[in-house]
Amino acid sequence: MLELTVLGVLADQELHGYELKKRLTELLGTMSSVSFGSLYPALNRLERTGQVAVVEAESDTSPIPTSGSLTGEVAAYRARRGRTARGRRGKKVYSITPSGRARLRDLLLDHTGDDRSFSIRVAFCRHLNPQDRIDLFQRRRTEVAAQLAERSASRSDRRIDKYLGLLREHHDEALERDLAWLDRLVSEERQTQSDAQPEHEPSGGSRT
Amino acid sequence: MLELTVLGVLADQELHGYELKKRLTELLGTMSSVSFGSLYPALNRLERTGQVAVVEAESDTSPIPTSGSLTGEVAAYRARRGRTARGRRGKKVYSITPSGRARLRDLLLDHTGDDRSFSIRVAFCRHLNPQDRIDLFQRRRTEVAAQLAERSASRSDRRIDKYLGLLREHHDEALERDLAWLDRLVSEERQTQSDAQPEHEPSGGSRT
DNA sequence: GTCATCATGTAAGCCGTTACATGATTGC
DNA sequence: GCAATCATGTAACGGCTTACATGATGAC
Repeated sequence: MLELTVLGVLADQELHGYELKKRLTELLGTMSSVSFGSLYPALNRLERTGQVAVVEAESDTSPIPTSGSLTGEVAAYRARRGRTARGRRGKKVYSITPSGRARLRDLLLDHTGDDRSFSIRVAFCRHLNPQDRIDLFQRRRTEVAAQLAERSASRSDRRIDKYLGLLREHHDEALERDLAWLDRLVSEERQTQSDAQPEHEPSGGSRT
Repeated sequence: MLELTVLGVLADQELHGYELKKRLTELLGTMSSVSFGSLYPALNRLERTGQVAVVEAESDTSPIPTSGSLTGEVAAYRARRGRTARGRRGKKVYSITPSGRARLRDLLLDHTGDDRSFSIRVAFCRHLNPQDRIDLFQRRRTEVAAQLAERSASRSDRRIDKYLGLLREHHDEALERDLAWLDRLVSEERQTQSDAQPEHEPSGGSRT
């Protein structure tokens, strides 16, 4: 989870730990929350395993333009490596590596965890291609639908307390709205996809 | 959290660990989930600290009638203590003690933790008196309202990604509905209260 | 008698937290 | 120079999980 959020943020911009935490709070607010005590060890772990790399702070904090070119980025973070400043405990600015991006994709697609982790996945799902995104949404949809089914199955087998009843009712409503929301996400995604390539025919045929 | 759910379930009926887990799943489903690996140690901990006591299985599994009388219960679980069956590793049926009920109240009122823990509190809030219940709901209301305020404050300070935007929108709607639900809970609770004692006057006055 | 289920427990590990320690930078 | 804040890290601990070990009970 931590790993996912860190990679998700670093996929957009290079940051050092302290900034990263601020950005994270600003982005996800109550949904996430990380403490330094877990963030810094996580960054070191990610560095050891080659998913992020320490780069030199470029004095200007221009956010890296999110250009699609991966190969360009490889060159970029390699180029900046040559020791410039920050001996003795300066800021450590981290940049995601190609291997980190691959890992991010895996984490976004890996479908374990609760509703919180799904929210975080959605927050960073722009780093997925459209089809993977649809898969993410639809697998969640299946899960939520299953939960709803299970609940209506176990309903009224034992008459329950008033407050528990109200709670379930409220919770069921929330699940149903989640379902509708997921459907909307999927259909919008499909719309976008068919807008991009409106051809129904395979790519052969006439070339007018 | 575990402690709360265990005490909450045992406040209604005496159960042994295995049954307790089943009941918990049936009651809270996806909201809770406990594993034996944490449940049994928790029960032992609660027993050591006097919040639950091991009683003898009464052969019939009649659910303890939730009579209001605490003193009656004290006598009841004391009476059953004399060793009856279950030497060598039989079932250990647990009963909540008065001290456990006090602890349950504290845990229900203690207001740390996330939305999940609030749900669990609601699930067991029948063990609170009406005023404590209103306090529980209202403190949560304040929290949720604060979250909403904070979010609308940080809105549009930086133009955000489409999916993050949709996520926030959905999440905000959920928070607003939580708010409305909490308001409903509070007002219904107040209604119940005023139905019970419809007198606006202090208890002196005429005795018709 | 053996298999499934009921029933209790321990050990190792994961993933996060809080509390603490330390050092660098900036404003006054 | 000194406080506030920025910035990185370690240590101890908490609460839960999974995997494992063990034993009792009942069905066939």
